[in-house]
Amino acid sequence: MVRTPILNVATVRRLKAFAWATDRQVERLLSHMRLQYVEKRTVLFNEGVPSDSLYLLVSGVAKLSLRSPDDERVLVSLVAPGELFGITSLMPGMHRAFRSEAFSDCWVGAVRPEVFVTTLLDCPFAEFSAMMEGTVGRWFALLYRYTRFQSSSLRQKLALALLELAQKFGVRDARGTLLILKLTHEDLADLVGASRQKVTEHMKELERQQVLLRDRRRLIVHPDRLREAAGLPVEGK
Amino acid sequence: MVRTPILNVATVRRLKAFAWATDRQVERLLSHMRLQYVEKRTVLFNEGVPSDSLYLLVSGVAKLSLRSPDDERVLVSLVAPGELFGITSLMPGMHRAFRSEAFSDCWVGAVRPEVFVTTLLDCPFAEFSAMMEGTVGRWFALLYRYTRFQSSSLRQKLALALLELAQKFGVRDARGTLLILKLTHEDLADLVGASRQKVTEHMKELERQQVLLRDRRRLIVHPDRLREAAGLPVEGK
DNA sequence: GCTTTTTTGTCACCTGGGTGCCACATAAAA
DNA sequence: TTTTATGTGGCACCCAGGTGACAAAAAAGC
Repeated sequence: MVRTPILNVATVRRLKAFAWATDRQVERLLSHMRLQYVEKRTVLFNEGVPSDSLYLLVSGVAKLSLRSPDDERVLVSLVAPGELFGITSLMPGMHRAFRSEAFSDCWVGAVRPEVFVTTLLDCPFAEFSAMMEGTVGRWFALLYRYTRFQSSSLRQKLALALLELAQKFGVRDARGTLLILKLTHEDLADLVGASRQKVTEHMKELERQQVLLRDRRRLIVHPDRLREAAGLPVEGK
Repeated sequence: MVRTPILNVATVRRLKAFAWATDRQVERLLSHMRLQYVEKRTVLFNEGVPSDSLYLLVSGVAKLSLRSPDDERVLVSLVAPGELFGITSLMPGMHRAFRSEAFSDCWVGAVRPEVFVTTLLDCPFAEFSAMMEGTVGRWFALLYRYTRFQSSSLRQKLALALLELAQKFGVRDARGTLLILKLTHEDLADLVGASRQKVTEHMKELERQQVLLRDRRRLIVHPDRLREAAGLPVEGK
């Protein structure tokens, strides 16, 4: 049988979690934390679902992964005891970016993000949350793109990069989304980590397929067709 | 000549920056922001240097990049007007993760991170900062690893992954750093986005080169030798 | 306009790493 | 112990994408 671990201030200190918090804060936090046993291979949460809890790994190893465009599992990271995970819950309305499952049998503590923030920081959750989104939100988007890059073909990487650019620098236009940037193929190559030549080839091919067109040195992309041409999931799954 | 833009609440709203903040907060923040003109190709900060400012891109396009193990520039991201960048400054003592330079001529606003936090959040900077580090700090490390993966050979990716694991799951041992995890080659392959077979080959090779050894199904790595064998910069640059 | 520099388009050729396959080890289950 | 699953090692073959080279086309200077 499995022995339930004792979760008190001393344990937390040993795990080196919340090192910056006072004993009284940690105590208060723990009183709101529900401890649960998660058996190896059990999924704690899936990517895409709303995130309502923040987790502390007490013992064992957890794993974060995602499913790539061509349906392969990418192992994003292994979580060590003492680490917090599921932090999308700290940003308002954000969905889980990764799937989390137990890599070995685990003990996990769960708290509501509001409790976490108000206990350790004495500041309204809504404000903190908005601040997080405004500052690190985009870093998250980057991480998201890079993890997707793993196990994508050059064509897919290009598509992902162009879609991101369209979102950031695009303006609606009769013919599609116009990028208000002058990008050379070399810039794109640096962005996706490929050679200039291959980028040229793929760009030409995409133009032939009508998923993008060029007005002098400005690109006009057609997001939906681009997604389709690269075999990426279409908006809204 | 270059016309200095007017930076007031209306401008900020148009840029959709700090959407969550009140007019009075934005005003206060702006009074502490120094606006500067940055000419195309000028480096604003370099990776590795201490980070003491937070930036708001007012106009133009900025670029974040890093230098890969084999000395190539990886373009990590392009920053659009209205975006904040240089957020390593929000975490205590953290150095710049990327180089930032002007991709086109830019107007950039700079604030001290303490001012930013205390103005927009009414909470001591030190506490906020510690909180950030404890929560999103590791996400940053992940982003760091993934950006490095771009333009690394499989060998280097493996080395990077093993080094990260050693840091997270390693305990000192007479023979090196022992990973307290049972990892199969397939797990490693998923982690670096490679095939199981090639991982096996490289692991064998690394064992031959004495940079790692195996005690049953547990790995013992020698971080320094591993870095060297993979041609990665050695600790402390 | 004309000249110089930068970008684009297309080759032919090479190589790292993917795929499939099979034998052997090691663990777990019976 | 034997059986059955799971992990490791090694090989032959193939392909996406890297490299180098060069000409055509656009931009940028003048």
